[in-house]
Amino acid sequence: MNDAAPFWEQWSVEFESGLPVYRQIVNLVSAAVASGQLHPGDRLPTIRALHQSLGVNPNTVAKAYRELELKGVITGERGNGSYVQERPLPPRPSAGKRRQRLEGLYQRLVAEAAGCGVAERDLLKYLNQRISCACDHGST
Amino acid sequence: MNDAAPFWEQWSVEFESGLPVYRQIVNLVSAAVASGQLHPGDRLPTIRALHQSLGVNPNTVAKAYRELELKGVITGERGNGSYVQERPLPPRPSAGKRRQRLEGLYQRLVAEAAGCGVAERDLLKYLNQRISCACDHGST
Amino acid sequence: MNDAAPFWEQWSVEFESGLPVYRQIVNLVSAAVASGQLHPGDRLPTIRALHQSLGVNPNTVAKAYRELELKGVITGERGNGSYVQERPLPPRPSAGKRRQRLEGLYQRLVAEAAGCGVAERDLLKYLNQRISCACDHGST
Amino acid sequence: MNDAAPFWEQWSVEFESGLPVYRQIVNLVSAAVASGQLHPGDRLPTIRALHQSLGVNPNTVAKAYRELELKGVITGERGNGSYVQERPLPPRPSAGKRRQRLEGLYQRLVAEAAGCGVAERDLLKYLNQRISCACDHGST
DNA sequence: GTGGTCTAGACCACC
DNA sequence: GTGGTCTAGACCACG
Repeated sequence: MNDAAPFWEQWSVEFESGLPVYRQIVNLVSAAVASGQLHPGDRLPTIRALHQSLGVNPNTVAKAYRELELKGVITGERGNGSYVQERPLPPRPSAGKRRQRLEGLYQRLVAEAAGCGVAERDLLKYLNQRISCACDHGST
Repeated sequence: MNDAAPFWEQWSVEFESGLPVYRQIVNLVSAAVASGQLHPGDRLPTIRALHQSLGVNPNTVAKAYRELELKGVITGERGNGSYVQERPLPPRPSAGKRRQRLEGLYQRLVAEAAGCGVAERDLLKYLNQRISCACDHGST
Repeated sequence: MNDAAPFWEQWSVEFESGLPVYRQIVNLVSAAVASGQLHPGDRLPTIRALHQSLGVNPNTVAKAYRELELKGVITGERGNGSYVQERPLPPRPSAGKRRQRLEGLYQRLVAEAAGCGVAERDLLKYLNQRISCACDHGST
Repeated sequence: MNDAAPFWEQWSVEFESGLPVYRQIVNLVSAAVASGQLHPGDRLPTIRALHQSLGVNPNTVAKAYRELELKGVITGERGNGSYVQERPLPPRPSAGKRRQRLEGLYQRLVAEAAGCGVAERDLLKYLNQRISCACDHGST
């Protein structure tokens, strides 16, 4: 029952992706918060822990955490770790904005897939199956 | 009725995205080739044209084109424009590789969505509907 | 007796030769790798070091290194230098291709020699002696 | 007995080599003169003829001829073709100079071979065989 | 300090 | 006009 390995040890960053590593970390944390893996008040992995787990320089993790603080997602207590904010995320954007962002994200997704040799067709097939999974398990 | 504006004038790059602009361009072209918007032998927009259309420095576009040339997607003819290669894309990667890349892309997608305030739930809903569309029209 | 000066400080580029400087650098590095002066995992001269040593713009060196990276010869680590790839070179081209390239190279060699006043006769004499040397010492 | 195909129809330029096409042409002509394929007073192929034979724009050939005129290798008679100069080449450089140039050429040759995947070992083997040929036939 | 990206602007080779 | 090379100089991500 004791999952000794905390969920964030599954995290990984891709050095080749072009996305700055620190932004990948920001995204990972944001996603964990948004998806409910991390709740308001939860303690984040230490900078040192993430640094080891991701194989990334501590400074890089620190930069990511600083950025997250600026965005109001987490709050750092000096010498005591970082915690998810109580009101962690800005209110869900309006349906219109969401739609627009999703469009953009999807376009980029298709483009990036193509960039590394994966056709939109394969992408859709994969997503479809992914969605079925999600429905079966309930949202994660 | 004749939309004089060539399709690539719809292209745009996001400066905030963290992805290097030249890589976004590489992805855009790759996607256009993979999706059949550009066929082998077709002429690409000139470097200068894209530079104007995207509002980036010509050198940046040139860098993207050079990268595409080395990847074997396009071929630049001096004084004559750039063209899609006859054998435009390297063979489809193996199913394993594809799977792995798709996993990575999906993780990044979720993370980026979270990063700009869109929950995975909304994402899935959007993708689902997107997929239905694709099925209706036949894959593009 | 310890020659403090690293071997690559012997490198030089010819601005008059017509061959783009960055391609000359690509060739120099490729040759060093192929000849065993540089081994897989070895660190390359930093971009800035080569830029000083060769007297060319750092960007030019960076371009050469990028090209080498795409060719799979080296790998650049951000903030950490550039290194020779573990599997440094693509498999030796087929005998046919090699032959063809050698033909081309030889033709150009003769032509360039003529271009600067050296007859093929002298060239052959020189090469002959050069080859004898190589045989004596064993191939390098 | 009538070799309908003049020797210069064997000539070819490599667009990928990086060497400007017009300089390749200069070198080809220089080599032909130096090797005795073209003698003082001989008529050169027309610009138009070379343009067709090489698949190169006439202007490019013209530029090469202009360059050759400046170097004193040929002389253009307006409307009447171009001819090899009477005293076509500057006196053979001193042994020292020759040696130095040959060194340089050889280094570049090795580097370029490496650049396109051919090891020095293969290069030497090829040259060796090439030299034997030349000895058999007498110099060309 | 190391590699990477981008800009601005110049000049060249080729059509 | 089109692609290609080079420079100078700025800023960023990473260690």
